[in-house]
Amino acid sequence: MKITGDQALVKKINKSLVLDNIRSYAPLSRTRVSQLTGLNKATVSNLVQELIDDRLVLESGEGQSSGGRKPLMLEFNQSAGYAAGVELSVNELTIVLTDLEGKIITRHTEPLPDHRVETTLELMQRMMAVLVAEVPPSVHGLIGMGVGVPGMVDEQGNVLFAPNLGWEGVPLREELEQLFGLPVTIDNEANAGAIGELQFGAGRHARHLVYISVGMGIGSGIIIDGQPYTGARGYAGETGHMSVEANGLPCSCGSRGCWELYASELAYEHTLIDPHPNTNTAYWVQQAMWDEPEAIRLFQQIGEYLGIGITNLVNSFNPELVIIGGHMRQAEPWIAPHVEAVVSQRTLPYHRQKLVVQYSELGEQSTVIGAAYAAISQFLGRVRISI
Amino acid sequence: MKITGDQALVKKINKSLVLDNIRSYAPLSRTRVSQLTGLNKATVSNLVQELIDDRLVLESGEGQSSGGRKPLMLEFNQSAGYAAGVELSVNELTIVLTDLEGKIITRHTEPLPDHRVETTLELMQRMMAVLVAEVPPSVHGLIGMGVGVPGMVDEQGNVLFAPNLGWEGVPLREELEQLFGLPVTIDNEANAGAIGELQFGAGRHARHLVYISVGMGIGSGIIIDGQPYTGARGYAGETGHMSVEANGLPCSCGSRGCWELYASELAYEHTLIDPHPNTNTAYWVQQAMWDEPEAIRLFQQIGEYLGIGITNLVNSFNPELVIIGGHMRQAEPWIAPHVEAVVSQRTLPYHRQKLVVQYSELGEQSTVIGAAYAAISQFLGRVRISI
DNA sequence: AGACTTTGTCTATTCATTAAACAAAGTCAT
DNA sequence: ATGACTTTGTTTAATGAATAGACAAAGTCT
Repeated sequence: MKITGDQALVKKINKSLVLDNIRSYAPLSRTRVSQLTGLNKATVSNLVQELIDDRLVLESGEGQSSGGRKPLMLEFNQSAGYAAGVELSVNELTIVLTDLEGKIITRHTEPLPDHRVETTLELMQRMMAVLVAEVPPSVHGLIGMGVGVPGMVDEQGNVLFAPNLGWEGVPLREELEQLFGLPVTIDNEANAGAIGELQFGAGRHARHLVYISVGMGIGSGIIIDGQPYTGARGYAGETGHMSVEANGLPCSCGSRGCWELYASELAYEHTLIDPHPNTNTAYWVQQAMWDEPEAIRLFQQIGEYLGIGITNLVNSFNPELVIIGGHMRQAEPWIAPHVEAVVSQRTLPYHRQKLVVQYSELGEQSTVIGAAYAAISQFLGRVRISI
Repeated sequence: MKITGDQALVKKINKSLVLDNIRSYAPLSRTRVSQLTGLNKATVSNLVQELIDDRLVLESGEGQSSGGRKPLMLEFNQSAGYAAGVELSVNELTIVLTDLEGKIITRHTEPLPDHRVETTLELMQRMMAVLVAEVPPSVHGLIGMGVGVPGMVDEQGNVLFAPNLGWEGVPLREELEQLFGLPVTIDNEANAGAIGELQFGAGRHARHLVYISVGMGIGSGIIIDGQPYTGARGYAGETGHMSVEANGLPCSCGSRGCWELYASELAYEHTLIDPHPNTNTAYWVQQAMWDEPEAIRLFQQIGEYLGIGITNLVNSFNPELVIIGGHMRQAEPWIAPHVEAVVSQRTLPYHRQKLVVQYSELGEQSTVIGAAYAAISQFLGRVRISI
């Protein structure tokens, strides 16, 4: 799209800047916003007045004086509207309603009968009907819908390829916008998870992070400078198919030695001496709690291979924080020491210096919350400039 | 830095937009610029007048009429100033003088006597003295200096770590700016190479590319959406230490199975059955020309491992183009088929679809030209906005 | 020769930011 | 309690960048 500079752009930039500061540092005064942003007091006053008119900001009363007139404190009005967050996974559909600060109001999960697009859309429609009825009375109502999908997504919200659903080239955003008459954002499941953890979870204080979703495969969401990073043509982070054993196990993708064969739930099938039918992390965690040597050994191997892949990602992206999420997060007590050992032995000293490996704080909710936040972020009209 | 929106920013954005269009599509009329940018004709006229006053744009005469008044054609004045591009490599120092379109005017190379910072700065000073005398008479003269360094660089132009030089924490930009009184930009050698190929080489028509510099090690420069991509804290792409054999050869970095041990000039030491003292690509290319089976086998292995690492990068960054540069580029005839075979077998179908693997067009010059372009780009004050 | 096109400039207007003045409301030492 | 000083937030006038539309200049085409 053609972007040129004009006064509307200036206002958009500054209004977004003011709102961001209020969201981050509330309660605070107009004068403080002026100091934080570098904008003139008069400018801040004008923009704040517009935000108050939009009902996105509230005056919450007077604050402490610091030797002069008492400031009028401003706060973000998190109840001005609500967002829907959807996680479409292989077996089930989860929908949450959140306020504008990503706090979950209600949550519903239902099993997916099959993977056909129509079935999925019908189920969504039924579940959304329930959700819409639950939206509390508010100025803006339901402001949008964010969806996390287990596959590759382009910038137009088309699902390019979702092998576990058997989807290929589904114009999901278009269909959902038509169906619900709402602005819709579509993200890869791992990217949504990364956004969720960045905004409300383990990554709240980080600017550069890699979120690794470890389930029946591995996906990564990458945040650089507070922004979700997607490669060319709108998606990236298919790191599960990074080869860590050049001549290792053959993978369904055509390659060999893919990371996810060794370090995800897929390892349950691939690494046991006696192939074991159970590919459920909960089962193996239970076994590990009972000190079953096979489970301990299994998680050690998974931990080590996670460490190897994490090292590779750290050398490429140099994040300050790596967050491990997905089902495998439940095995933290058994994998963590091995991940830690491998990472601290293998990463380059400069990368290691400030690197922290953590486990998802939002647990199963990272993706739905992140998906909802993508919709919120679009509604609030965030803008960034780089020089 | 605090960035707010004001009229100066608007003007900067639009002026940069106009100049970019003139550089890309010259010769063209003001009206055409207005159509291309979406800016009002009057705005374009004003900005073009300023650019003419700055001597960055010239009126090159009248063009063809299309049924009305003849247009006044505009061109970018590539001789308005000159930039210095420097490549600091392990054995030598290369300096070029380029015009504002990156065309090399003069070029000098001298061996580095040792790796001490002072020695290097002294040599630079001597070589720059020669270069300065060669700058043709022009409005802006020598507008800046860009340097490509074999190591990690932060956003302030500090060389954090350059193992092959033994440098650690050298404030190179600061020292050079003081020494020469010029704006200086510092980039990683591979990033500079990527910029060079993007602007003037094999990547001219690409927006997303990965440039792989294969010499005594591997470094990667990543371009996303036409912009050099650096990770957190200003550097990224240390992909040479990506582990592709989880339990492979031990590497000096502390890890095992690092890509560069198998796919760079380091492979000459590591993969031969009889360790061979010769680590020179030129030597092995000569051997391969004589159909020596050992050389053929060597390049086959290097090609295959290059393909494996490239696959990993493609899965993470999804570029449309991969460019192989550095000394190893000389072995293209012997490695290319193997790279191609592995990449087309291993990459995910969606990534493969539009992916092209090419070899550096600028050859040994990618880095110096890219470094010079970094200085030019800063001089021209390019701005980008994203919404 | 006259109607129509195209290019590029000029003029008046709009609008966002800003500096500075200002009013309102507080603190603090005496 | 009083008066000097501080702090907050609004008002006012000025600045300047983009823009629509008018307009002049220079061309083409029938």
